[in-house]
Amino acid sequence: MPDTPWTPPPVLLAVDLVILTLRSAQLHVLLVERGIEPYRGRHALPGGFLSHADEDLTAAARRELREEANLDAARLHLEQLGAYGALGRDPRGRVVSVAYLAVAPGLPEPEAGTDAAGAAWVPVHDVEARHLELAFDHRQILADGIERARTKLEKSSLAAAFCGETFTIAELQQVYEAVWGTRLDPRNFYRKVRGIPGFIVPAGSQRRTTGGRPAQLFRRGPQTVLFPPLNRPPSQTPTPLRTDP
Amino acid sequence: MPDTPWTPPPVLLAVDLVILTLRSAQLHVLLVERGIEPYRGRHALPGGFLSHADEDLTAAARRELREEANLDAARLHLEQLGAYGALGRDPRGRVVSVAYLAVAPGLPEPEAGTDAAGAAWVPVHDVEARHLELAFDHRQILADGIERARTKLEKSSLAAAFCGETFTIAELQQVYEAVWGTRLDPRNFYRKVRGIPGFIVPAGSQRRTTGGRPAQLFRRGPQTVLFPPLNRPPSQTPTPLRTDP
DNA sequence: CTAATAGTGTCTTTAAGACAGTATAGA
DNA sequence: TCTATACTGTCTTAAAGACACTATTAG
Repeated sequence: MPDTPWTPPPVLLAVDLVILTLRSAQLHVLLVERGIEPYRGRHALPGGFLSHADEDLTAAARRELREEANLDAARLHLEQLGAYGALGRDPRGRVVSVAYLAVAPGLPEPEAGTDAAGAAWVPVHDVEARHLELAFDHRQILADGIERARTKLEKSSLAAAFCGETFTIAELQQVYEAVWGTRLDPRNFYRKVRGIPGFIVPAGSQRRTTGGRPAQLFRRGPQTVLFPPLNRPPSQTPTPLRTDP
Repeated sequence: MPDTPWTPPPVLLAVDLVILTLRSAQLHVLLVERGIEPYRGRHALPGGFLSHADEDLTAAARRELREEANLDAARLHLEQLGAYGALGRDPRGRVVSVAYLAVAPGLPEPEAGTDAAGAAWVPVHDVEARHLELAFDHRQILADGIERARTKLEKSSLAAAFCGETFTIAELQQVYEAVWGTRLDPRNFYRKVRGIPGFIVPAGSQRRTTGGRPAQLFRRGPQTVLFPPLNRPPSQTPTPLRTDP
């Protein structure tokens, strides 16, 4: 080794967001249409570079959420998915992106922000069935985000993050059915969910209008770890062994 | 916004490794003693900066493994834990580190590499019980790595990565007991493990010398996803809801 | 023989799934 | 009344755990 002090190479750091929500019982993801090169006109996950070297990663995620999708991140659940740093993933150079998963209750159509030509909720099925190609490696990031949500529904209270302040058990069931892509027995689901201590608590004796008997309303309970867990039915494809991420 | 084209701020990128192994039925982690500031003399996870801007993240992880611990990464299972980028985590400036989990079969004492004053296997209990303080946020990274290993034992064939090419069922049970910190019934464990299709396959009709009846040897099967899963007993603390990582 | 570990059979308990039946609203 | 949804009870089946028992080696 020579005497010249070696300095590590700088790298560009970005954040990307997988923002999931439920719209008419279907799982949707928030996508923006890119207004600039590369991939101009292509759909992509909201995201962008760190604004300055001292910006926190989660702060950057919340800022992009606001700038590109006009969403207030205060109410959203945010969770890191991992770092995506494959060599050819961005034609502009060496860019490493830290991806976050966000889960939002049903929300109105987003407005386009400043950096993006447009923002819209897209059914995840349209991306999975390749009806829609995404920019960069965002298809992979989205797949990882969905898979994370699927497994987290089992043992955490993440499902309640898809719902509003109060919700019925039937609405909660719709979350599980949409994210897992399965059908569940409402009667067994009801008993199971009510038997998990601290998951949901009755919210007054209010009700809600539907076709039949009004349902009780609930809100999130204090417990974030579900026990016993809500196991998803087999024949799905859980966590294989991959090195990245 | 002015006309001056804005360029994103560069950031220093590092990799850190949580390398777990089993030594005399105890879970150990590979630590190095830092030879330079900051945290000189303190124990830390192996890791370091990207060597050049075009180095792959996993390549950097394998390189550090070789340089700092003289370990050949070819046989090791490697899996990304996430990105650690909190603002004050490195006094040298803005450093974002991508952490990896590696799992190795029982290995001889490592030799010190070039960058580190020394490398040694340390029982994870010594770190958890705060008998040993680590540099940077490595205590948190280690905790996340252990938790990842714990949950991955349930539904993936990760446990076999702790074992050599061939192993007995009793050895495999020791992995689960050490990582989970529980005791398991050998007879139920035997039946359970053999009932998971593709997890382990008999390796010839060989044997091994112990105090009693020789055991059959097995090797890894083709299946990486375990079904039915090996659920760890309750009273542990699984996946809570955290935003980072 | 005894000691020690490998592997099997079987019972009990517990959770999951199927599904009939009751309750409470609107029209 | 009928319809639709909310909620309850019960049976069947499958998995988890406890543990007695047999098998095969070393000494």
